[in-house]
Parts: sequence; structure tokens; C-alpha cells
Amino acid sequence: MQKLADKAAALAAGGRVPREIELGAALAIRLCAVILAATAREPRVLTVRIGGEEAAEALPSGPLEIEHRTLELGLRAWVERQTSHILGYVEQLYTFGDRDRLEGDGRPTRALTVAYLALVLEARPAGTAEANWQNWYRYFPWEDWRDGEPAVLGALLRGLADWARAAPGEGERRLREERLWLAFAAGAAAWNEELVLERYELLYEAGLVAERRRDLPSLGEAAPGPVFGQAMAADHRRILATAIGRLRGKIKYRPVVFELMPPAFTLLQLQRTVEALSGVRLHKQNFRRLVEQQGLVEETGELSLDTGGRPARLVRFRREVLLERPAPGVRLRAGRRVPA
Amino acid sequence: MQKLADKAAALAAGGRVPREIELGAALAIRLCAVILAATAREPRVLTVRIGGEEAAEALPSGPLEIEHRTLELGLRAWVERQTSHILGYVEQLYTFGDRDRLEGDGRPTRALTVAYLALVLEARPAGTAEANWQNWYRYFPWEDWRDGEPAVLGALLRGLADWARAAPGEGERRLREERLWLAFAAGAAAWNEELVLERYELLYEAGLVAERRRDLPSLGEAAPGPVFGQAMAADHRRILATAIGRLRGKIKYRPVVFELMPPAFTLLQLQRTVEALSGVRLHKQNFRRLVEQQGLVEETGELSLDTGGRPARLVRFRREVLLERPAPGVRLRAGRRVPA
DNA sequence: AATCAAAATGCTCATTCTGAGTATAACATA
DNA sequence: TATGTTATACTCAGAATGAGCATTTTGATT
Repeated sequence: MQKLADKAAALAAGGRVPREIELGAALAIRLCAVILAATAREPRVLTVRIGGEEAAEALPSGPLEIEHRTLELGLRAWVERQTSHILGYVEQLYTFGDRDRLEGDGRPTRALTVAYLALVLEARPAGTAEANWQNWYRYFPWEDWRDGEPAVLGALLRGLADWARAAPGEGERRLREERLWLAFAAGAAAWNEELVLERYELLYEAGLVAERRRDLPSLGEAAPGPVFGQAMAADHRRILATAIGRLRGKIKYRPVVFELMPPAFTLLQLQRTVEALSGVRLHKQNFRRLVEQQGLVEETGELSLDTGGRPARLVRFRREVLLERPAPGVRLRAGRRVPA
Repeated sequence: MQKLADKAAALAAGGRVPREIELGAALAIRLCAVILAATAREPRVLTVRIGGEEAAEALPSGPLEIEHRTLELGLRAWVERQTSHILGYVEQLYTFGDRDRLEGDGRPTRALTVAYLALVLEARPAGTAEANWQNWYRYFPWEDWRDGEPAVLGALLRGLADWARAAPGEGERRLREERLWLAFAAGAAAWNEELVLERYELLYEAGLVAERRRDLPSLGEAAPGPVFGQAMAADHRRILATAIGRLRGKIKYRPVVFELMPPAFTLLQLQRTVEALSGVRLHKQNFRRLVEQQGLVEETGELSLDTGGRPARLVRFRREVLLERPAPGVRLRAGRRVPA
């Protein structure tokens, strides 16, 4: 305890301890934005292509600038200037601080990345080849259970099971199996749609995503087999996984979906959007009961004729709920498996 | 879009844009630890005293060191070395990046603080005067509703109401009133114990905490009145508020309380701990029903005779629940106001 | 015009979960 | 032995959930 206090005092007084990351050390700070949108059936993420030859898909990211008053304001300003997207909902996601992320010049440096999650109304589909809206299941095909068990799941679980079996030592094997069980709920029994990051990290450790083989080239031959999902630059796929998991959790207790909806929408559109984000199907009648009981929406008085069936009432988000209910989210209990 | 892509590409290729925070700029990165523990009746936070003369209470914090592989490992190593506390549960809290936090030399700098929440079993009460376990309600007396409405609440709400009334313009006034309503639930009606940070920030903006007057000395005379709670160094009270809010939320859906419990405990001890953390009283019978139904604990076979009444069964945490239930937390619905 | 497919919308029903109690048991101490 | 204190068992009404069936209202097809 004493030591701690001493050190703290020394630091406060301007003293320095050895090996602290000093001004002038190899340190870069970047802000990284996971910008999400959604159509009724497709969850979207904004990506850019970087790196000349072997162009990799990446999340937009920019440097922290000195004149920004706070990190979040910095991010907002930066994104608005660059993409002309006005960010509505913005929340800090996580700060990634791995050492050894290689910067352009090849020296190992400490790269500190502060990642943010932003929700926007999707604007024009970004006509250039450089910045694009992508369906995020492109990167995580095993996360979309809307039409039943994803096709890749079998192969993916086989790969993971092999990895668990190959563990050095009994204890490690048990640990891996436990983690698999938790993240994949024994295949399907009780799929937890929030564990996006946990699942990605398992795949990474097991060498089943391209990023791992890139980061540890020695693994290239050791584990041939397939890799799953579209790779991204640096650790951007991990950041995206963090964002999706967070969003999937948040829609349950905060009305954040509405940030992704147009001003007026039908209840089915809302349901489809929630399903797109969470990757599971919901029971229609119960979903509406919930949304209406909670007072999340109100009538606009208009009808939508584009339903393909009986016209639907158009509703809008009731901003007042924010003042009424402590945690108004779109609770989602999955319906049964859908016929197909 | 095009601009964005260009910039990203330029950066990846080693190019630089103006005013980026460059190596060598005035930038410091610190890791800050909110280390929490609890006795049955008292929630605790580990603090140190820094700064010679006007010693302020502070959270332990240390520099990011280059040889740490990840931020979290860095924090663990650092805290273990300094406090001989082995951190069990550790989670990243938030990254605070305000400009203009004054460093020792008086220059305005960008201080990036990555804050972590750690839960430990309280060790010896830290005999030195320098590092101490403090009841955290010392800093947030308005957050403790275990014995009914906190005494300070009246004065505090009056201060806040004055601030709302003094808003420049109708719109701003409405906004302030809305925020007050949300954070304080109109005084008490539906107290939401998770909004610790929101409440602190309101008090800060209203000039009702000492930190605000320190940060904006000009306010000193403008708003004389009282200030609430014990102040802390820098923005440490804000960080602590973030931690408490996060913890209060988390105990509901993850079995994190058990990180704070001894190996064997009685159900009442567990309840008192949860109450200490959340600041509200719970209904005893329902609490036990929940904990037992969820399979969170199992018998040790022993009895505790220190109850002051009928002896109680000693139970222990069932680690297996982590593998069984998707979100095993100690759901807490407040009981009625307690007789006193 | 009659029929069909696709939604939207209305309503039911059994089950589980919650909130709030009452009642009883088992100890320490005055 | 009476009293205070805590543990533990059990009840009960009301709300919330999960799963369905039934009916209505369109456009598209026979």
C-alpha cells in the first residue's frame, strides 16, 4: 500500500517511473467508428478499403486531434466531415490497446484504438468502390439464425472441436470445451445472440479466421483447413464483433433500434429490423403486444400500402417513453424455429 | 465517402494529416483502477492520497508501460505489484479523454485515462494513512437509500431545481428539467439506482460538487451554496460514479457479487452485500427464492452461529451456473421502504 | 366474381414470474 | 422462561410470457 501511495504521489509531483510510455515513445492513438445502419432485412456496417495491393476491408478510423474537446466530439466531428453522416446515437465501445500492432513503418508500436459505436439512418448506398455499406453477416455468417441454423455452423463447430481436442493438457482441454459450450450453447439448444465477441475470439484462437493466420504466419501450414467469414484489416473484425454484441444487448433495454428506423414505419418493419440485428426470429403477435404495451410507438394516422397484404398502420417512435419507463427496450424472446 | 477513403488510405500508407496528435505532443496515458470490495453492510473503494499540501483523495492510477502485452494485463500487473491485491474480476470501464486536464507542469495537455473496474475480496484494512478503503457513499451520500430517503436529498434537489430554473432560455430549461426528472425520478417515485453517473454529471454541471468549482474557479462566487459529497482528485469521482453505475447494472445479469463474497457465506450476508452495492433494500424472502431457484449457490453443510438469531446455513457460489444459465444475475426488485 | 396468398390485427389460455405477506423454527440473552 | 433476532417455509393474487387460433383487409390469380 505504502509503495502505491508513494508512487502516486511521485507521479502527481511530476516524477516519473522507468519505462512509462513517455511523450515521444512509439505510440499512436486512433479513433475507430463502427457505423451501423439497417434496412428491414439487412444489418449494415460502413466499411472502407485500405492498403493498395492486398486491399483489406476496414472500419473507418481517424486520428485523435488535439483541438477536440472530448473523444466523442472528436469522433463526431471527424466522421461528419469525412462521411457527411450526422451521427445520432454514439457510444464508446472499448479501447483496444494491444502492443505489436504493426504500423506503416514496420516498427512494433503501441497502438491505442478507442472504438465507438454509431447508429445512423442509412443514406445513399455509397456509390464509390471505396466506402461501402456491407451486410455484416458477411463477416459473421454464423451469427444469422433467422432462417434456421446457419449453413457454416457444422464445419465451424467441427473445427472448434478439433481445436479443443488438440489442447495441450487435460485442464486446457476442459477449459476450451467449457468456453465452446458457453459460446455456442452446445450447438444450438439455447443460442445466445449476444456472445458475438466470445465466438469470434474462439475462432481466432482456433486459427479459423484469416486474421489469425495473418497475425501468426507460422500457423499457416500447421492448421490448413478452412477459415470462416470475410476477413478485415488489423483487428477490425474483433471491433465489429464487439459492436454487434453490444448492440444486440442494448436493444433489449434501451430503445436504440429507433435510431435506425425512418420517421414512420410499420410494426413489421420494426420487427424485421430487430430480427436483422439480433439474428433471430421473433413471435409476431407477442412482439407487437410488447411494443404497444410499453408505449414505444404512437399512430401517425397513415397507412402503408406496400405490405403485400392488408395495409399496415404507420407508427412513429414516442420519444416521451424515455421519460416514462426506466428501461424501455424491445425485449426479444425468440419465436420457434421458422418454417424456412 | 471518397474523402474518407482517401484519408484512410493515406494514413495506412504512413501519410499524416494536420493536427493529429503526434508522437511528441503533450499526451499522457494512464491506467486508472477502481478497486471495489464490500463487507456485508459497507461498499468499499480503495483510495490513495496524493498531492502534498491540499491532499486530495484519488483512485490509484499508474502509467501505461510499454512491455505490457495488453492494457488489462498491464493494469493487473501494476496493481498486483503496488497493492499486493490479486485482482479477480477486472473489466474495462471507460476511456476518458478530456483535453485540458492539467498535468503537473501546468501546461494544458491531453490526458487519456483508461479506467478499469476491479472486484476484490477486501484484504487487511490498509493500515497506512496513504491507501485506504473508504465507504463509497462518502462520495455519493445521495446514492444510499437503504434507510429511506437520504438526508441530503432535499437540499440537493433544491440546488438542482434552482439550476434548472436559471437556465438561459426556455429550451435549455426544459432540457434540464427533463434530465432531472429522469435521473432523480421526480424525487423518489421510481429511483433507478443505476443512474449514478447521470446524477453526478448533473451535480457537476450545476456547480454542486467541489470539483466543478475547482475546474471553473470563476464559478466560485457565482454559486456560493453548499456542495455535496467528498470531492476527489481530477475527475476521479466521475470515474468512480461510472464504476458504481456499471456494477449496479451488472449484478443484475451476471453473478459478479460473488467476487466480493468470502468462500462461504449466509444468504443474508449475500443480500446485505447486494443491498450495499445497489443502495436499496430488498425483500428477504423473495431474494432467497431467486438465489436458490437460479441455482446460484449450494450448501456447504455448515452453519453460521454469528447471526444473532437462528443459525443460518452457510452456502457457497456454484461456479457451474456459469455454464447453465445464460444470464445468472441477482435480480433485485426493491422491497418497500424500510421501517428505519 | 370467386378464390387465394400475405399480412395485419384481435383475442385466448396456460404457465411462469413477481411482489407482498403470514406463519413457524431456532438460536442468544435478560 | 420471556423476548428479541434471524432463518426458513409456504401462500396468494396479479403481471408478464410463450404459444396459438381466429378474423380482417389488401392485391393478385383463376
